[in-house]
Amino acid sequence: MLYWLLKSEPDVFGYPDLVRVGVEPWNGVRNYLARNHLRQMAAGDLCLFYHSNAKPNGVAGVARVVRAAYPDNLQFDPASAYFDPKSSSDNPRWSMVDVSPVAAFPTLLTLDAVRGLPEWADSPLTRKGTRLSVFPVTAAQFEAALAAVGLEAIWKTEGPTDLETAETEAGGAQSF
DNA sequence: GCCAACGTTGGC
DNA sequence: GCCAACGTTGGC
Repeated sequence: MLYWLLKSEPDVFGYPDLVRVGVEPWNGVRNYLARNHLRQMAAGDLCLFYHSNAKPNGVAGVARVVRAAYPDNLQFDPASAYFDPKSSSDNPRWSMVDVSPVAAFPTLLTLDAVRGLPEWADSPLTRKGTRLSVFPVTAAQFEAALAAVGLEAIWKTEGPTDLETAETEAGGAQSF
């Protein structure tokens, strides 16, 4: 199982939107490195859902990859801002995965707070000038992020696949 | 294949 | 709104 971070602007699509829709195709990624990361994802992988261009910025929750990479639908839609005339259906240039909500963080883990975690000293998130929107995080980084918002006990005792159950027992998803 | 110009991301 | 950083484009 691998761990990832997904950036999204909450004004466009935030964690509460993911909770509302249940399953979301993560389309519109138009950066090759980010795309390659999408292609490395497997169903079951967990993602930190990060709010960028927000006030404040930070990790809002955990999502799960529920479908591995398949062709991004928007690349074939001329009406879409993500249309790519150079892409073809026999050789699609861009990929997307499907993600679902797992657990909202009880409080937003702000970018400042992430910077305070030693595990996150070296990451595209905390490195100046990095704009990558999809990248891997280490298990230690993932665990540290959960621990910082009080979900470490869940992590340690239940394991990642039981976060959903623990969330339900804790009283349902929070919103920001 | 180089690199200048341009557009975009994203923190502040 | 500013601007640093970076990816992409396109002329040569």
